[in-house]
Amino acid sequence: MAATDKALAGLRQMIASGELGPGAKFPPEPELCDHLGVSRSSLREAVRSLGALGVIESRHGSGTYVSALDPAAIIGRFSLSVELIPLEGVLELLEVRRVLEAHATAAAAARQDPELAARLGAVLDQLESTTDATEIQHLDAEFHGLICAAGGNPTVTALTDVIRGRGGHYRIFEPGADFDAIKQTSDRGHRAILAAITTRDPAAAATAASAHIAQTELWLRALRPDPQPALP
Amino acid sequence: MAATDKALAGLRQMIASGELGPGAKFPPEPELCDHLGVSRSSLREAVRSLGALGVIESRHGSGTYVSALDPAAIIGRFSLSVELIPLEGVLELLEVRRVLEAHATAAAAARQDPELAARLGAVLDQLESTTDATEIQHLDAEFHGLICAAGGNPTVTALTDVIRGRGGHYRIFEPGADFDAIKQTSDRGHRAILAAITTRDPAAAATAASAHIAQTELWLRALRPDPQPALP
DNA sequence: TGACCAGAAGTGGTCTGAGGACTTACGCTT
DNA sequence: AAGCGTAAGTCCTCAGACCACTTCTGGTCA
Repeated sequence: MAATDKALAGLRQMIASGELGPGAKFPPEPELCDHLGVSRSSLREAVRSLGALGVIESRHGSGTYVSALDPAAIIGRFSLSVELIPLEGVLELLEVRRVLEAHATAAAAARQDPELAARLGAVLDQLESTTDATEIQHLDAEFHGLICAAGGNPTVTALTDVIRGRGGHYRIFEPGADFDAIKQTSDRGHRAILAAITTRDPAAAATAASAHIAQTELWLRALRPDPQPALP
Repeated sequence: MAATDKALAGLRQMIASGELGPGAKFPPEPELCDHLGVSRSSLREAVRSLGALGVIESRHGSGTYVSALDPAAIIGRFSLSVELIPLEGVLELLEVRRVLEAHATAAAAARQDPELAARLGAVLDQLESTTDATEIQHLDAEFHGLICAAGGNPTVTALTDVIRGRGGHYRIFEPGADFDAIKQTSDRGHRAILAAITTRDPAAAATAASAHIAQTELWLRALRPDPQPALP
């Protein structure tokens, strides 16, 4: 087995065996090298690998630690790779978002939380009064994010956040001939979702969310050929 | 900005800008070091990071390449981290699987594919005639995997695969007092799913799949306190 | 002419050693 | 008791050397 792979397996084993739980500190690098039988270079490459996956965190001057192993945080690491996926793959991901967000929106509607409806309404008021693409994207993310969070499953929220972030690189709301029509359709979709949440109708909420995201999928398909995504 | 982060950003930018598409080859390491202004160690750590995320592949003696950037393959990389998530987080993930797999199962039922039903029936025949925990797990994965694949979205299949793989580390089917009852309930759940697919009833398929996975969630909850997962 | 094989060039993989940068904790001073 | 400087601990970066694997090239042999 290659040196880096050996180190990788050793580090994972230390976590999986329960020897080191969430937040625990690893021994210093020289000690780990000795324990795993690899050089410092190989060990560090293995640590970087697990760091990229959100399993390990290295803190300069302090030490190397097991992360919280929180599913939402780990899924958040997806954004580093998902942001590089071409449009073709983004459409597959959007189907995932559509299904998950319909579920979360229904769950949010089932809860009796008048404050949520009030906050969503405030966001939509802002959203409907702006034509700035960046602000639209930001407010749209806040609207959907609030709903998903109210759905009660942070993992679902993290997944939909990552996918929404990728889709956001494609600028649907560029000034152009269709801008007004697209904006109006989008605004109506948001109001339909809010109405279902306000009236506590989970089935209607799921349908409205699903339809809204399906509409986004259609707009994205129209954007082919694949434009270049903008990295943050 | 730290050296490794600088290299990481540079590599991602080369992909995001379209300079290097899926499958493209990076310049040799010394050239990249010069271009990015970092040492070879730092560059290699950055390459390992993107390698762990499934964005880059290094082939010994050949070169470093951009991966296919296929969403299913990228999601598959997450098994490395998901396998380390504690039970508490696995339950959140199972809700994701339940929702996605209900969707995929409905899609599979909507398709008119007699061959799928035949293959599923064969798998269930084997599954019902064994009591070996490892074989049960394997056949269960094949059953659900075939259905998800028939659903038509490889990304959904990859996600459910990863989550199912994590859940499989918890041995529900250990020989014990409840073994027979659990096995029978599980078998009945599978038959209900197959029946819905055979009769091409998407709604029934979604319900059956959702109920089946919800049952798994209940069994897992009963397993607390968290047992140690077994790495492959 | 074709297939096969050996060598050379190109490239990533690993190790070692050194010095720098940051965090943390200790002990001193006020 | 609070604040601060110092020292120890730890990770970060660089440089150079050598090894292992892949790929291509050229020659040899059937």
